[in-house]
Amino acid sequence: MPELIADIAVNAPLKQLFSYTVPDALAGSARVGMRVRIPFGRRTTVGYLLELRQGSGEGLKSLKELLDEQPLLPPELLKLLRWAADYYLHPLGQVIRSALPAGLGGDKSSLAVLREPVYRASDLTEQPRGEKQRQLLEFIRQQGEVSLSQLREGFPAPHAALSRLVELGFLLQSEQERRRDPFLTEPLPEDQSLTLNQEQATALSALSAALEAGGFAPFLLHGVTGSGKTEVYLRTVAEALERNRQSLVLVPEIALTPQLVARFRARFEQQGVGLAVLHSGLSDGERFDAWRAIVRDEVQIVIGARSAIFAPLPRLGLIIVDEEHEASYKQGEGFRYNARDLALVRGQQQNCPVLLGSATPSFASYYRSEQGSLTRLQLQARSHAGEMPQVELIDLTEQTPDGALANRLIEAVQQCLERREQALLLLNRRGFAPFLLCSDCGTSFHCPNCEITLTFHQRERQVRCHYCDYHEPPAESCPKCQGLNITPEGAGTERLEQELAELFPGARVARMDRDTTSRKGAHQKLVQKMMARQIDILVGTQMIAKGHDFPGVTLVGVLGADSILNLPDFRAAERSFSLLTQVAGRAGRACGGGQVLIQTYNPEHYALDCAARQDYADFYQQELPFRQELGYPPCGHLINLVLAGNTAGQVKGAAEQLAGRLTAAAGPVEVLGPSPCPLARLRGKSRYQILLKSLERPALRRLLGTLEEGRGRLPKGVALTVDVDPLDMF
DNA sequence: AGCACGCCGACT
DNA sequence: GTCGGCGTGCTC
Repeated sequence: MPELIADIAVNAPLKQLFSYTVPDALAGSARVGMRVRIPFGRRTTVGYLLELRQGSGEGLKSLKELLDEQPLLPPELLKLLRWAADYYLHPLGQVIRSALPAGLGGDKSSLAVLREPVYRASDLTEQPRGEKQRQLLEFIRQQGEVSLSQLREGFPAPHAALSRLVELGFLLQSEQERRRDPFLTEPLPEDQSLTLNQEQATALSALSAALEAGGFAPFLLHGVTGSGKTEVYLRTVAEALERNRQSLVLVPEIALTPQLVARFRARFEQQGVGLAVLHSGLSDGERFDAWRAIVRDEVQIVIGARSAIFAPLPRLGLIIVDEEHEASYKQGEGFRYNARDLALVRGQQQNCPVLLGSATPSFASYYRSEQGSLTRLQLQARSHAGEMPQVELIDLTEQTPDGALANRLIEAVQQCLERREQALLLLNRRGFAPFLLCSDCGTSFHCPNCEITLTFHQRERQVRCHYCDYHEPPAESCPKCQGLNITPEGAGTERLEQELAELFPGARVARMDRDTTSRKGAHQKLVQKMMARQIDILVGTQMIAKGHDFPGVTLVGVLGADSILNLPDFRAAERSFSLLTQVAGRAGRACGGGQVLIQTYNPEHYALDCAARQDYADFYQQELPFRQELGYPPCGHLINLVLAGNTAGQVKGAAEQLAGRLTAAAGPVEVLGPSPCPLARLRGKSRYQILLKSLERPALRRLLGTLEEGRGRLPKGVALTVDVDPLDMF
């Protein structure tokens, strides 16, 4: 006898779906995309209903409960999640869990839905007696329908008057679900609509045509800093709205892009367009409410970081990925997806344009635009500023500076201060000094869990591991020779800040890095002080290169250029070029060209040379042969397998065995390694990696099929992580 | 991932 | 004689 069967993905690291019978009482309301409670083994857990069908329920358990009244996962989103689970070789249940807002995927029961009273004026036209009642009623009559929380903003303690008005029949009270919205109380910024220049107009018309045509259309918007990409985004979103389609806007990190969020709010919120901003600062409740509002089609525009690619927009008509080159679009652990790549997949699945924007496009995206699979739109002109800055490389091989700053840079800072302008100094290393050294015997201090030196932080009197956050007070004497001459070697932002304070006693120096911005609002505060010219010299890590325009900055200095260039990673040149170009763009936005000085031991390197000339096309041409010859992305494809376990020997053995099996079945895939990971020990685990490289992606997938079969043969205590399209091999 | 079953060392 | 170590096997 056929019954209703539900196929369910379980929130566990298991690839297959599990089938349950649906009890008659639930059969009418069960829908694909709901969360359900199921008995699983000897426990009860949460699963995601993915399929409903008729069949034999023999030997199946039955599901216990539906956790949602409406599906939380619309069909289009499930399609994307299934694709992603397959592509990234990750269990579907866990993929879904990481797509859902925090607190929803887990075993906890669903979050409470907040309800609140709403008031509407009745047909009665006369006036009530009390003055307060009259004011309230007048307000509500003007507004139409008003919720209690809205009333509270204008009227303190409205409760007594309201109940009286309801009692007298002036008001009708009902209930509505309330969305916890963190922006409700924030002031709306002012919109400044700008006229488009020729390039912007051309870009917009291409996008507009794609929206009109209505199919998948991928674009790369390559616009130099200050060329007005955001205005193009805003206009394109407006065009999507006109066609009754929703937009999804991805940004690298909400906290670093308040300006973009503000401009979207200013442009659209006033027109009553529903806007949801998903960011890490939301409470579980706020996140849950935003998700539900999106599912129910109450939101037209979603702005969010990486995970917003999974926002359940049912009428999606446009996806924008701002600063598409940013590494933060790639999730670094667990389900290792890349939101930028998924944006293209989602655009394909939902037949809509996808716009990738950047001043320094990723090599991969630029390559695709050269190949023709992305349509490139170029914005060359700075729309609201004068000229490009003058960039100069300071050759450190000619003269090694005593401190962190070369003389040439010290002079430039001095002149900048005399002109009463602001300077920005980039040093991509936080802390006081990257390591402490015993100058008697040469001992340095390492993290007990990871194989790296501990960074000395002077302000907090700690040495700290920047990978696992292990920390301890710095040793007074050397543990090896008992010597007392322990000296900090090298310079981080903290030391640079101090050195600048000594060099320029009158100057106001501030530092912006993860240590000074970890408290809520601290980042914003530094930005504001910078804007208000209360800071003369701002020192910081790459954080200062992103997101913000400081109009008063006319000098940018770069100190750690070589440390990125020398990373053992085939993308080192790309990263350096990108960061330097961005930070150079921070100089002289207001009036007149600014000045950029880059200290380096590799002045002849093409990444630095091209960055100095702000010449993307030339960088691309010089980088291309390396990628082609070695088959590195985007010319070839990579999958990185990382094995981690407690003892090095055990992990190494397992890695060798696995590599052997893979090599035997390799076909057109190169099996590289196993080799110890660049960080051979991390968080107390020994790590080995096997890099799979191929010009043909299907061959890689096939090879990993073989691996699936033999996965059980890994020795216990050794865990395997699969990283498809790895961004860094650490 | 949980959770239980299962077969070997130090305790009342 | 048991309590419990975590190895391994399964979950519709």
